[in-house]
Amino acid sequence: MIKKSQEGLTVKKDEDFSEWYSQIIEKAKITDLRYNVKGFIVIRPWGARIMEEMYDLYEKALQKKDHQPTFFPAVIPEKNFKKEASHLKGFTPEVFWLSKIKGEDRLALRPTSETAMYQMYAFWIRSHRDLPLKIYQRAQVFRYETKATRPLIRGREFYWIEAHDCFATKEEAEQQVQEDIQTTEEVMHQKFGVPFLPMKRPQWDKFAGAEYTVGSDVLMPDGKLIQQPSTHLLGQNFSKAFDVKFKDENGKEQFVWQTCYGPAISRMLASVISTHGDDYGLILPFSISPVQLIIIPIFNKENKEKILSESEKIKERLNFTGIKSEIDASEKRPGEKYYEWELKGVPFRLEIGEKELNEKQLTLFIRDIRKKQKISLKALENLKEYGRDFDKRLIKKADQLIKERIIDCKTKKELKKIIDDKKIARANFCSVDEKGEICAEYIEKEINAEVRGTRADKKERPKGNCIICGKSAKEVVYIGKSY
RNA sequence: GGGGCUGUGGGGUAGUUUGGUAGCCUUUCAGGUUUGGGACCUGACGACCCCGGUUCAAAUCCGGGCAGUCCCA
Repeated sequence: MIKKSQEGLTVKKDEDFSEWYSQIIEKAKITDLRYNVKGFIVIRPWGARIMEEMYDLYEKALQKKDHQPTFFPAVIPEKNFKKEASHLKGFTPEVFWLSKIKGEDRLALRPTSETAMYQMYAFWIRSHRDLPLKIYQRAQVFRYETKATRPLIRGREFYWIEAHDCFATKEEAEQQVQEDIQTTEEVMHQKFGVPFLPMKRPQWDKFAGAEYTVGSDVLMPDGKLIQQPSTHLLGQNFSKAFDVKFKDENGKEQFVWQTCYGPAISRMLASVISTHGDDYGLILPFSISPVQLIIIPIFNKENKEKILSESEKIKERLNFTGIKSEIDASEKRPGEKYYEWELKGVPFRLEIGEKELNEKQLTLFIRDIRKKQKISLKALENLKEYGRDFDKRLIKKADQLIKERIIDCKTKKELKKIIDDKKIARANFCSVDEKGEICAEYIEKEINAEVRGTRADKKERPKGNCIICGKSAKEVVYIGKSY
């Protein structure tokens, strides 16, 4: 008896992902795309509340690993921006310049904040006792994207966190890169339910100004990969450019070793939506849903007051135990509320009406499996356990999906087929430094896919020869299409 | 970077071929009756993306711009 209405989704996720995505972000009231400036969007309360939850978990995780919060200006003087040559070269095409300020240098609207932060680091760091320095900020950054923009996925403004750390030794800096990968695992995978492949990028694909880059590749339902948090070993490139020095235990001056890490919250929201959503709408992990349980009172004129006050009691009790619950007491009919909250992805729904009061059993609807069950008031207080199970199911499903999409291959022909089937190929490859670039270009041109890199979290040893040139392989790489 | 498609009340659309009256569904708002999977009645608000051109007359034709969307590199 489901009446198709314009309020629901009119396409299936599997059949037309692009259209599904466009519809869901609008209909679940995540975004409003009517701002009419290319690459800039409005994020509505429901989207913003989810992002707040995500920010909160991320910042807590960073703080737990000894990072301190800061806020830096959004503008960067041109002369700062120019200090590190390869950074300048890499980012210049994407910078929005502010040039209307008379008698002053041109200002860059930050595309990322290395060149804003590191001049201050030069003031702050003097001694080995000042190290390590681990700092982050939550910020909006601006990049003049030339590629097609897509809401939350690629915009000219996006919302992220950037952590910028300094160490006395390269070893510590390299450890930090591993810690960042671990943070991505703890937060994006375990809390947001979004699995990823930590990819050490080939040399030709590293961050502008870095020694090397590790990007977290996440699978989209259309088979393409999207880069989520990346972490970079900056080495001493920036500390030399910005004169960030310290005196070591022996009184000798040295440049610091640096890393930076950038989880983009708005883009992660896109992955959360894409990974978990279904044909009925969003499915939000319990750990980040702004409303974890929505109470739907079912009343008529006679019992309205009684049902509402009973709902209120339950809400108070749940909120006291740390469960985020709300009551939808609007005048809409229950059915309409069901559709609406399912579209918005709330994990649990509690129905409470005359029937429930009489039976002393409440009705709990579980969003991902779309099943109703009876639950006692007492059991309801264990909702956090239900929530953990809920998230486990989401993670398991997402893990399964990415796992079965990675296929080993030995020949160009196999590679082509894997890519055409919208999967990810794992193959032997000659080299991920400059020597391998010709083979990578071949893959881009002939196979229409990218060499994403090698595993950064474990060593995979190649057995055999490069899938393209046939020379002895030094690496095992992952190849896929990407956003 | 290249190309295609699209732009009509808040949302979805008809009308564009053949220039002349902006129609429908939905949302929103007000009131009333309702309330266990997208209720109903009555009434109201609300639109031709922008700039220029052709014409007596442009949503419609032409040019440019902006925006959205898809495909390819």
